[in-house]
Amino acid sequence: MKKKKNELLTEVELEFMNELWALGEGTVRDVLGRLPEERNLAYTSAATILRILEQKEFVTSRKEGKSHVYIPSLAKDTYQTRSLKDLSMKLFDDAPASLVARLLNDDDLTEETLGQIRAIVDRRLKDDTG
Amino acid sequence: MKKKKNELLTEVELEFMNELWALGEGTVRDVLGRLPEERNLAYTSAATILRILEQKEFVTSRKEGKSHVYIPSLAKDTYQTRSLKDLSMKLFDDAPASLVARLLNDDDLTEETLGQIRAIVDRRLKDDTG
DNA sequence: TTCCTGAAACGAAAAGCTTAGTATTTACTG
DNA sequence: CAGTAAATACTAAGCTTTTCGTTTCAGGAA
Repeated sequence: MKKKKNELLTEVELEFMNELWALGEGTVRDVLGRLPEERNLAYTSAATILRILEQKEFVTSRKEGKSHVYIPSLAKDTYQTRSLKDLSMKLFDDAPASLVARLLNDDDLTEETLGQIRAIVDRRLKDDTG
Repeated sequence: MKKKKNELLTEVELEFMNELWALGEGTVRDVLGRLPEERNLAYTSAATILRILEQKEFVTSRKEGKSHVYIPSLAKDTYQTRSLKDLSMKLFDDAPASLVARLLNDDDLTEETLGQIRAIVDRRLKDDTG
């Protein structure tokens, strides 16, 4: 067992991974094209970020024509789980239930969202015992 | 409306806020004393972090004897909500239900935790409609 | 081949985070 | 009021992250 390396994305890395997850895969230009107008990021900056993501092994790439096509090597699902675990640990005393409690306390939640959440919980309980 | 300033704590800031939230309030030495043995952080480093937290207005302080006593000016609850909103936005397409879904997918969850979560959801629904 | 274009690689500046050494201040003690 | 122990303030070094300019490279056009 070695050291536990930091497996969390930085702010900008996450921004880029989100686009890649949405695209499935893409070139620098593809990703850049999906960022909001006002983001105004230089092409070279975007290229650097993708290169870093590759270096950190969050994506892989293949050459296609003269461009690189970047592919997430980490599923969004997996990363979601990882992030939740991290947040739960650091801010909720490792108690997922209290995380849910906090989430549900939010007054902005719609009826619909609440309903969905209950359905999800019900389904999970059913699967588990059935 | 100005720019939306970054209201999130850094890694170390959160570490310290957690101790302050647990303590209610405390001096540099109090906080330092709660960190795990192996953390081995210099007194001056701890003092710097608390000073930064004060500067960023996450805590206030009052003088007591020759020490400063630091007091969170942000409730843990509030920060939990803020963090969840941030995570939900950045990683769950602003859909809290999908965050819950992902959380419940985690195989490590115990029966007990699941039960607690359902209870929380039930209670919230009852309060809302009752 | 030579030139041009679009892309990647490299390097490095700018900004923010973490850590800690040194200097200064403060409050008590005799 | 000088001495001292403990706390704060100041400063800066060393990282990491974010950004982008410059250079290099590969492929197609003239």
